[in-house]
Amino acid sequence: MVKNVPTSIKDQFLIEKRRNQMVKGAVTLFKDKGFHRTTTREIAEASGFSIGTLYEYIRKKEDVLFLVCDFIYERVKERMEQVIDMENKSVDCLSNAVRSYFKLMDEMQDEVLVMYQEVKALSRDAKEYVLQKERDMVHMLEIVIENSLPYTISEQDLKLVANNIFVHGQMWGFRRWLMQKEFTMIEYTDKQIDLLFKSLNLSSPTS
Amino acid sequence: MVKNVPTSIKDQFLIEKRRNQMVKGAVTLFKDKGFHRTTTREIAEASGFSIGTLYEYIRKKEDVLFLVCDFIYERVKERMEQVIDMENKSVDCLSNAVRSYFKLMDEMQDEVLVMYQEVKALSRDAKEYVLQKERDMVHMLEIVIENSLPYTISEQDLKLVANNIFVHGQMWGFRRWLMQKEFTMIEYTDKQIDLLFKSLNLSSPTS
Amino acid sequence: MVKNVPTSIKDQFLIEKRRNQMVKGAVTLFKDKGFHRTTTREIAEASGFSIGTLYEYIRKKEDVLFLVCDFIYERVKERMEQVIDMENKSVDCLSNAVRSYFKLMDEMQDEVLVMYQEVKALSRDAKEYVLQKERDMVHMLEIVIENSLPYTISEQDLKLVANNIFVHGQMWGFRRWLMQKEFTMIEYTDKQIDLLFKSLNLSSPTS
Amino acid sequence: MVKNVPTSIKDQFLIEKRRNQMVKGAVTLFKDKGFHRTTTREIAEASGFSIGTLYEYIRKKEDVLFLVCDFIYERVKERMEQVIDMENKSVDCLSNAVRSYFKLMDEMQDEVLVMYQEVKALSRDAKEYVLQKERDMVHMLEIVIENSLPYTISEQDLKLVANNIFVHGQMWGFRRWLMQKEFTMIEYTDKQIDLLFKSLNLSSPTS
DNA sequence: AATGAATGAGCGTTCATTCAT
DNA sequence: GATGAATGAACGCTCATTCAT
Repeated sequence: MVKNVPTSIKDQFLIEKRRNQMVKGAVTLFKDKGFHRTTTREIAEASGFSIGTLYEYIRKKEDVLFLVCDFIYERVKERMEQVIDMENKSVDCLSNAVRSYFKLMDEMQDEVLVMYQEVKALSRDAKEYVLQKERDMVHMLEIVIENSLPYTISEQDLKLVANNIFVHGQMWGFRRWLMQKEFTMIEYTDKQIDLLFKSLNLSSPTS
Repeated sequence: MVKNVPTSIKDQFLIEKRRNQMVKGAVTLFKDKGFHRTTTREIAEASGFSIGTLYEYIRKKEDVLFLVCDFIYERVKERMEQVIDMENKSVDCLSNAVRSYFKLMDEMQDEVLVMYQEVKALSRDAKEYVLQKERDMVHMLEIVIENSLPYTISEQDLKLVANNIFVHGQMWGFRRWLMQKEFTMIEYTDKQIDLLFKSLNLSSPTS
Repeated sequence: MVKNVPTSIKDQFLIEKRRNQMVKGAVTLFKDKGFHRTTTREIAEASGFSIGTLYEYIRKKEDVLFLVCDFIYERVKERMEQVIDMENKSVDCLSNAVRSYFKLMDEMQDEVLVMYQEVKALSRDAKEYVLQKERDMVHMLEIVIENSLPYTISEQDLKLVANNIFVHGQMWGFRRWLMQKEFTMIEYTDKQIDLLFKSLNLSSPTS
Repeated sequence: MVKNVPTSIKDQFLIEKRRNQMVKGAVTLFKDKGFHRTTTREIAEASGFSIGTLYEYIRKKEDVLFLVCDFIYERVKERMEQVIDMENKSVDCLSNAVRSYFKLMDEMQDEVLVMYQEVKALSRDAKEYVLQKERDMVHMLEIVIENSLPYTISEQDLKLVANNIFVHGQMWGFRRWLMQKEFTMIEYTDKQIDLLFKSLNLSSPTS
């Protein structure tokens, strides 16, 4: 499942350290100029080492993008796992999960935007790997929904609702020029949860 | 309002014709490799003329992207206008509009995907121009919703619902690897309309 | 001796007319941007006709430069001939000639500058043709000097003095950023004539 | 005062070395075909490295021209400084200075020709910088003249004479097709000094 | 393990010239 | 005679990648 980026460096600790520097530098750059407009020299500089060193830790420029995507997803997933209490089985749990997920999307909107706009530049393999992570995340939402509902929902409906919630979270960041002019984060969240609960025949939560 | 791409050609009819060739050729290319990975020579070749001729009809590579975005939105908008019957004021009207819009998104998913993944490469001005078209489209949905509802809806709710529908339409194309494996177009549409109507306290339409 | 630029047009009068338009347009352009930075399209536009028509009257872009150089020299030579009274044989004649020549260089400094900076771009033949005209002009100065002097001067000295006068005339235009800040045209002329006369053992003219 | 051409290379010694190669290669090329007709690839090849390496040491093609101009002037100035003995205050000093300057112009005629025909292609800033160096050189001549004269000369006359000497030196190279057919370097120098001394009311030197 | 100079394929763009109308 | 759309060789320049140190 894990897709490793080859390197000629032996020291695992160093690899970790250097790649963190790399991702940190690269995200900012990608955010501003996109993957294609960012040069490897810029990445090296932003990472605090030379172009030669950069290539000791990756094989191709694309590897940086992969590392960045992987990093972001890992961060997002990690946060979602913390946030979603799988044990609690009530409708409050659903609204909490949505609320937490939206908050996360708000905090990481730049990173998420970068990732979505650039995944297409990844190779088939890498793309598949990243997409799988996305599937995992949607699946987490599915579980929360299923657990929270007082009735049985069809597999299809479950998937659809989970995906809807998922894109509503992204929408906040992707369409920020529209949404964030009309709503505060709180308003947006409350209203989306309200619509969601009505569509699921649930009584609105006491937020 | 209109943003024209400068050209050194005088024959207006020819400009129209050549630019259509250009857009047609470019969309396919952008679909496959993205804007940045597509070379101007490839665009020229796909358009059926030489690189020199290409540059008689545009100033910069970016102009091609703008032309493509403009073309797509124009097509989408045109179709949406045909499809949405502004006179009819019933809930059927809403479900029809959503149905037609989803169908359109299904038919033009490649084009729409291209547009969304590449607008960011446009200059500030061009981007603003294209984004305005998107706003127009969302606004069309707002009008339909407002007209169809038997009750008064708040401005904010209206905007939110319209945007939700809008992204659900895109979702069908953008997340096709997920959605189109689970649903047929009909299923997807029916289920989304069902959720929508419930969230709006409307009784499900007789589709 | 005459170097004709081939054309496919039969009407001699038209050729004359069009080429005058051409030279007039081109000189301004060359003055501003130099020969290489000026495009044939710009020349055509500045001449008041299309690029197609331009090429009916010349074969290559270089022909325009030749025409321009030819035109300028012709104008300069013409003026010099008017100005130099070959009959009068006194030292006044020399100072008058120098004065007139300097005045001419002042009036045509842009044109002369253009010509000198661009002749090198001409083909060997054309360059030789244009250079011959320059020799003719220096020769005119030689004759005036010889006629004006009350004593016999060696061939070499004659050539040297004539060339000195010639470059002093150019200097006014070529080094204008230096000379024209220090001298008025009158001052410059008076002082140069003064130096010239002293170097020729002539008593200063009563200007 | 110093105008540096940016580079991405860190090793100062290497920069010096490579730029010398560059200037050497470029001068020959510019001599033959002029700046505009010379391609960057030709410059790279003549310099002994690849086009990529060329651009590690400059930013734009124009930088090469600037480097060439700068190099030539530096060389000329250096030589003039060696040659002009500022202490000695006699008329011999003047004739020696002129003699040395002419000799220098003879040796560097190609370089000087290149520079003068191409400075106009420099950007405003670079042109100003190069022109200042020329002013410096004329100023050196002014000082020699002033020191050599047994009488006081007006500021204007001083400037005029210095500029005359300056262009007479250039004339030997610029008008070589005329001058070098009529005179040997010695003859040309002797005769010009003779005319100069007469115009300054000095008795001819015993050269 | 780190450096950075070197490479050259390949890009976007220009423009002199042609030729069908 | 006049037009201007079409062409493509050639330009200046970039940048991912390599490799000797």
